[in-house]
Amino acid sequence: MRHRLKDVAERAGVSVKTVSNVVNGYVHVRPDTRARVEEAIAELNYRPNLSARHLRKGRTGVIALAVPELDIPYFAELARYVVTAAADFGWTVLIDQTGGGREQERVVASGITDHLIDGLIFSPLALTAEDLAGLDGTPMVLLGERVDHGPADRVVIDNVGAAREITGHLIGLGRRRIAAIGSQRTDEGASARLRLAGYGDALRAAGLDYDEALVAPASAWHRADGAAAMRGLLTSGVRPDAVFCFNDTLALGALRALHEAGLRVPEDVAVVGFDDIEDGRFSIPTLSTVAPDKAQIARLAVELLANRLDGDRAAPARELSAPYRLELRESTQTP
Amino acid sequence: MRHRLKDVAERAGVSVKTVSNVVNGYVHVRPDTRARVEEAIAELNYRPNLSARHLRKGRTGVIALAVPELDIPYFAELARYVVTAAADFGWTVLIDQTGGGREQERVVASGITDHLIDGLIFSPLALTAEDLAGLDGTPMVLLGERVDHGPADRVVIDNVGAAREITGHLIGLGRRRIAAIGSQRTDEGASARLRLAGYGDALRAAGLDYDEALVAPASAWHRADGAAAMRGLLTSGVRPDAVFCFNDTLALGALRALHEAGLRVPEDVAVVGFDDIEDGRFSIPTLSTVAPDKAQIARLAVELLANRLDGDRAAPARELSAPYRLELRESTQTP
DNA sequence: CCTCGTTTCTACAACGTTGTAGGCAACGTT
DNA sequence: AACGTTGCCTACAACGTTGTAGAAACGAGG
Repeated sequence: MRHRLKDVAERAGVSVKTVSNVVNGYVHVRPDTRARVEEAIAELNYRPNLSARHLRKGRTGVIALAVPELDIPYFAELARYVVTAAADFGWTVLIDQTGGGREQERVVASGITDHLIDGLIFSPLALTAEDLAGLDGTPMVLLGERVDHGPADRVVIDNVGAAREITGHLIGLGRRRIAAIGSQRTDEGASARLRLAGYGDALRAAGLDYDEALVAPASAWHRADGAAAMRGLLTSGVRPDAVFCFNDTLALGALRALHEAGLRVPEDVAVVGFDDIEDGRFSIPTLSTVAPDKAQIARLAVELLANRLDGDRAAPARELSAPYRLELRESTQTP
Repeated sequence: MRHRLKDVAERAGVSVKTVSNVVNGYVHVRPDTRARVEEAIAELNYRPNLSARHLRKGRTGVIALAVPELDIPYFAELARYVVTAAADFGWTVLIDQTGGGREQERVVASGITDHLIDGLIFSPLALTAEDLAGLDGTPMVLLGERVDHGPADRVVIDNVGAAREITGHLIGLGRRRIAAIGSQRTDEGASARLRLAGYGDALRAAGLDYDEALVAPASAWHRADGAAAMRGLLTSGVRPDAVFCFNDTLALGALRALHEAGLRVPEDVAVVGFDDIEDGRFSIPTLSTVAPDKAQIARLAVELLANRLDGDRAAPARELSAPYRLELRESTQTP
């Protein structure tokens, strides 16, 4: 019961191409012809076959967003903004969950979705510049710091500056034993490395020692990892009076661990996160955090992709920076 | 720089169809021919054009999952399970965010994605059975209760039973003034209606009064709505000793409002939610909740879709039920 | 050596769409 | 009256793939 241009054409008594012209808004169609065709389209509930159109035009109107995990709130929120921004360009967004592994990301990047999508917005965790080097295919925009001098357009935020600023805020509150949660040894942790650098900068600027014992690694950045890292810090005897968690889910886990240990936030330990996810506005206590402008990140990424699609595909890669601000809530402020 | 079957065929010195046969795993190909073709494929980094394949075969290997909002944790978690379950069938999942409005949902259902996807898993909020009646198109599986006697396959959970059970748990704790948060007046609130019914059943079964003043509506089911509803209950003077929130985000908002009012959970007020989202395992206190088997919901939905695609499209609609269990945590239990 | 069946491969057409080229009529200009 | 221009429409081919039909090569059985 699905109809084609041909069916509409027969019903309206015109050629297939004329129907195509009406569908595509071609100007030179007589008003009465147009009306007849539109009537036939409505009667048959005709919808163009996107695959056929793509095959002919080379465009699908679909872009993909590839993120490591959808149930990490930051990515879910980002996905929402990307869908919204893409809608302004008439694009549908296919969301792909990579799982974050290098091999899976390679598969996505090298284009399992190839030929179905016009472009890709990609937030890689494990992928390296070499993995991307051999790709001739789909235009791509990268999010985040992972691929340092990759061949593709990028949208980043100033991780070092943001980390320095929020650590500086803790110092300004009079805290002196400031822990960090979320460092990573592997190459995968580009964001971790930059945020750790900013943390170190802020300590140095304030004349504080950088104490290895206060820096807790976290292989993944989930709530459970944050809680485990916090428990580790508490039992190790380093007695922090503040914690900078490298993202909000780590911080929410840390809040939980502090609560279980009977410590008060912020009186005993101040806590800050990074990402400004919805949860942090309702947690107990509410969470101070670095708030990247996610709407702007999404918009910039979509615009970069649009430029790449319409313009020069061989043009040199561009890098745009999105702003952030500090959201100061209860976890650093006594009421 | 993108290659076609023809390029591979020329390089391997065979016909286009033979390459196609190799790509599709056709058996009657001589080993040495196969090897030569595979070598050519590797050298050219050939990837099939999915649009062309779809045009020819009528299948894309892509299904869509349409949910109201991605940054509602329940849907994000569900999306993850659907992606995983679909991978077992070799399907890619396109995730579509409807926004939950009736018109937007109609657009999705009537197939803006038409011709690109083989099937649709749809979690509607506002859509009615009539909206779906006229759809001839893509096979569809519905999630949740909204469309009562729709023409499509469905996966549901026993909302009434689950609500009755968790309310019964509160009664078993000795609570007598049990509030409910999340009721909805509009037709859209099918889940709300069923959960409210289960709540009422449990009260009746225990010989408790159903008190209108203890039932707080919430138009949306976000944290902010839960917090607002809880504040309303507290200022209205009804003094509840327990609250059943119709989902977990409402419950997290309620926890926040109780905290702000200086009430202890669960000592002064016990709180339960519905959905078992990740947040509830780390909130302060951790949240007792109804845990629907999301993995099972996703698997059943994908299987229903697979049956519909491979089997009889005109077969009568089926309805499958997924199990749930109670997750009892701190918000109903003193340590 | 012939016949028959199987294996291996190829030519062709078709999926639904749109770009290109072109035809025909109506119009305005010389 | 002849001409070019414009508006409106159509026929055809092509996008990259695979199903169908069948040709060619090969082996087994008589």
